[in-house]
Amino acid sequence: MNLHIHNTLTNKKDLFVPCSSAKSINMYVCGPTVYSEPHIGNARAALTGDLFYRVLKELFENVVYIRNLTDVDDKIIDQSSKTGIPISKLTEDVACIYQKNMLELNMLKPTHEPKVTDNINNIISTIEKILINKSAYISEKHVVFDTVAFENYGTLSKKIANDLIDGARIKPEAFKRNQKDFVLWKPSQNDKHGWDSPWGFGRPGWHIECTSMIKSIIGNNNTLDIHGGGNDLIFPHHENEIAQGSCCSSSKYCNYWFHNGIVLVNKKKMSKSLGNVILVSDIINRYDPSIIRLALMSTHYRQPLNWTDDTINNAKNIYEKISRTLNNTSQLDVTRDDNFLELLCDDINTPNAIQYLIKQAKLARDDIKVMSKLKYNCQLIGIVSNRNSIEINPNEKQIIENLIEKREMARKNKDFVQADSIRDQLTTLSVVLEDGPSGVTWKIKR
RNA sequence: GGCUAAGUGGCAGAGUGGUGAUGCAGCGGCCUGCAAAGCCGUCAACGCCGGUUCGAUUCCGACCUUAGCCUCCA
Repeated sequence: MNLHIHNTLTNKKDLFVPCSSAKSINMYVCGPTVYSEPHIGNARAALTGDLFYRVLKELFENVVYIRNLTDVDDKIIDQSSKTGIPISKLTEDVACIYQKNMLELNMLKPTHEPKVTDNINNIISTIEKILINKSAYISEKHVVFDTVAFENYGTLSKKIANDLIDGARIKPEAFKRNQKDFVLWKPSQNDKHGWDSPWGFGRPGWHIECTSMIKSIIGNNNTLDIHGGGNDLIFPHHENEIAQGSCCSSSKYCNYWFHNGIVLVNKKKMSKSLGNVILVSDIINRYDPSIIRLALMSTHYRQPLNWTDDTINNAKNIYEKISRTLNNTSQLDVTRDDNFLELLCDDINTPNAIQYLIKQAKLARDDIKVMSKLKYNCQLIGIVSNRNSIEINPNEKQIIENLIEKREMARKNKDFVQADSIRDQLTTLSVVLEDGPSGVTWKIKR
């Protein structure tokens, strides 16, 4: 089976061919800068990477998936000085929440989760390679990448050098030869955090860490198969990565680039200034992780996703249908379903995949073979059925069951007035009843 | 201003050169003491204007609108 990826480099859907003929492939997805709690935008980016990883694992024997944590950045310094929380505590706390949130959302653990602070030496040696290659210069204690030295600058973002200069709303910085040049290493004041380097006490610029961590894991002269991230990273971040990565190594930097669309809230980009940021930790308390995954998958990853109440309610209904079908199938063996996998191999077309699952859920009710495929498919995209997993304390459970028993008595006696009144009472406790042919079943519906 | 996406029924959202998915909501029915769930049926859309074509929502061009990027951002 062939995987097609919409490649930002070529701007079309390309057949994925691994760069080595071996069965091993590698993928890097830009993780978060750990300065504030993860929001659903972070979750969407991680989910896109997660889905690629899950599909790749179906197709290749050995998939190396790298998702970094950026714990050195000016935003972190700002946040630390604003809140008074020391940098190391801030980054450790946020990184910890991020990892916890991602696990809760049923994201597979990446093969590597490198941190910038663990890679300062690698970063310094990458910068040295770029300097040796004469693709960077030193100016006022900064090491600056010389974009003129890299003739392919702008190929990813399809930006022409002149456009960038025209749109110069960037405040000019005297130490740069060209304003589109970017910093690889910058000086730190002694009181700020930094590291000793051949260019003095300082810290890495924004873009170099990804390149350096990738190269340290896959090998400096190897090509990355796939690189992903949010589409707001295309320029300048990924453009700059390509420039650096091409000038510190003899090989092509990366073959396939995918970019997920951003999450909009009320049709606006989430931002702190608009106050419309939705944190993962908030929604995870209110909805089953599978529902959140389905909500994020309801739109194809490349499209912008407008997050509304309907988005999550829709996902809730779909999940309800599927998990109801899969109820009591914990003993059932799973069967791989190539038809489903094929939909995902078409550039991770999750809306089509979800449509397929809904249809399959209907058919599965009276076909055990279809059921075992459905189960496989749900596991594949990380939708687990854990109906009735909502914790109820034993007292509450006893009360509910007593009421149900009382109602059953009333029904047997054809006292429907009382039966209905008890049902109303249960409704206020969020209990939903279903009078099936084999008796009453109930569940908590939040 | 430049660049990149996108505009589909009440809402959300795929897809396609020729009977326009799917889910929610609505409507009708079966089932039920009544519900719930399930099942069956049903209503309803392709921004605007040209062009290509036997035929376009699908291809091409202009226009309008929206979002994002060009400055930190997943």
